[in-house]
Amino acid sequence: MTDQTRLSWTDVRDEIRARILNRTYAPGDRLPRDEDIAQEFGCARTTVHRAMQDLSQTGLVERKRRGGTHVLSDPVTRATFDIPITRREVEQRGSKYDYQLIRRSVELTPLTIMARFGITSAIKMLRVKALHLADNRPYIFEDRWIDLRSTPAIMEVDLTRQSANEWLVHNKPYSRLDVRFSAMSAEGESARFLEAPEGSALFVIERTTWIGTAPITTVQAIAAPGYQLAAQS
Amino acid sequence: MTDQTRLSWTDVRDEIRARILNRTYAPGDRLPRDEDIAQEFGCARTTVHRAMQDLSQTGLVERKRRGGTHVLSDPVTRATFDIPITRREVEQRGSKYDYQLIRRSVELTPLTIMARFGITSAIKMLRVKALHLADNRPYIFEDRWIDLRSTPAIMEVDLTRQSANEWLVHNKPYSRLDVRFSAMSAEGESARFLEAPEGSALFVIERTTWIGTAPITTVQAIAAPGYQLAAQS
DNA sequence: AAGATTAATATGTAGCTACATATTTATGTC
DNA sequence: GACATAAATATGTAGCTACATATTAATCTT
Repeated sequence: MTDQTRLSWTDVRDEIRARILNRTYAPGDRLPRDEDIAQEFGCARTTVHRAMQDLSQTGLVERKRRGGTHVLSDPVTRATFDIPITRREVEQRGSKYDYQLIRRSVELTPLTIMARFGITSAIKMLRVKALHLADNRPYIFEDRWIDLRSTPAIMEVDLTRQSANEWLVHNKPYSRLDVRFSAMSAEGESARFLEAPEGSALFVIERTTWIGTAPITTVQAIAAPGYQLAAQS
Repeated sequence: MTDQTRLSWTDVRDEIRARILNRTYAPGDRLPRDEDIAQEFGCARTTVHRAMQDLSQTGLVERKRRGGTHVLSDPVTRATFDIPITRREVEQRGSKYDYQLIRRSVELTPLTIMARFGITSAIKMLRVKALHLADNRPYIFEDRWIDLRSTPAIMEVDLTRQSANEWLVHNKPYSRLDVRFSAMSAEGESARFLEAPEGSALFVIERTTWIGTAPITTVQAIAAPGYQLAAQS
């Protein structure tokens, strides 16, 4: 892009990647030292280092001090997913977003919820069930638990007007996150609120957040039939 | 870790993140220039730059030349998932891995497959249906299409002994990847091979790869009931 | 030969400089 | 005032140096 004379670290990365792809450097092989590669390319070691860091993050090579850089023989597929606020997700698809509070109660945490947070004794938390709609049709049904010790302010929020999802994202940053995906059959509440036939397959996103070691919230978000989640390229 | 006198870029990142979390820098705010932050912390601008790059990648701030660094007001949840070779996945759980070829044929691509690859005319591809087992129980049922133009060598592979999944990972690196997750109901083949009750909810991973713009393979991997995918922290 | 110690070495990190690049802001022209 | 042009400015990138750190290889004890 600039002078042909100057290489950028992305150029180096791409060339090394190409060599791995075409087996110049085969799986398991040890790559030349950064310094030698730098000399070959006529660039600084820092540039090669940056390129290598990137390849390492991508999961294509493994680097060890003194041990050198090796091409991984069992590469994993690594994909990144963005899970936006539901409102945003709906609006970005060009649909009208609506939200509806279904229930709000203070309950003792059952074992499944305690397990998600990794706590050993049951405590009272705020439980919120709500429905997100896209173009007046059910989109996501969420069943959420919020720890009142870390997030007492949630009690003052009017959850008929604003989703807990949105309030939390804007007001309660987290330091640790656990995300899981799975599938479940529509039954009972989920079928009813999502207007899905009993037994149809639903996509489930489970998200739990902490601030430090203190639980904030855990939510099971059940998507209406047909929901698909795509990786950010 | 080192002298207390020297800050690492991760320290800077953590402190900036903390300030964002505690609203010292509120959503939408513009952060001080890298140079000013560097001065405040008593470190070099490069160090701040590295920290900022990281926060930018995480999706916490947005950087623009001349425009400065802004705290994003609508943070997305960003999670990374590792999808290993199925053999490895099974073995890592401490289970015995087995594999079984169900069918191997050369067929004309239907519209759904053409759509996945983004091609407009039907061509003949190798179609492979196979079952992965963990401890002698069905684990993943896969329905795969392989483009013989980019990967003719697959015709010589004995797919009764080695899964196409494994052969491809080890022999056919890709340059572009698309991953999607969804849910589907067990029916017909998927129910039969996974020994799942008709209508039970199954987790589906759809993966398509290209080398350059040439299609390599697309696979619909259907997991047995109970499958869960967790983010890499 | 086994185990402990020391040296060698490849990557990791931080600081500095210099310049590139994208945007915004200011200025000039009609 | 509208539009084009020029200056200012914050981030992006590359190169250099110096030193830290982890880990392997070599060496020395016993």
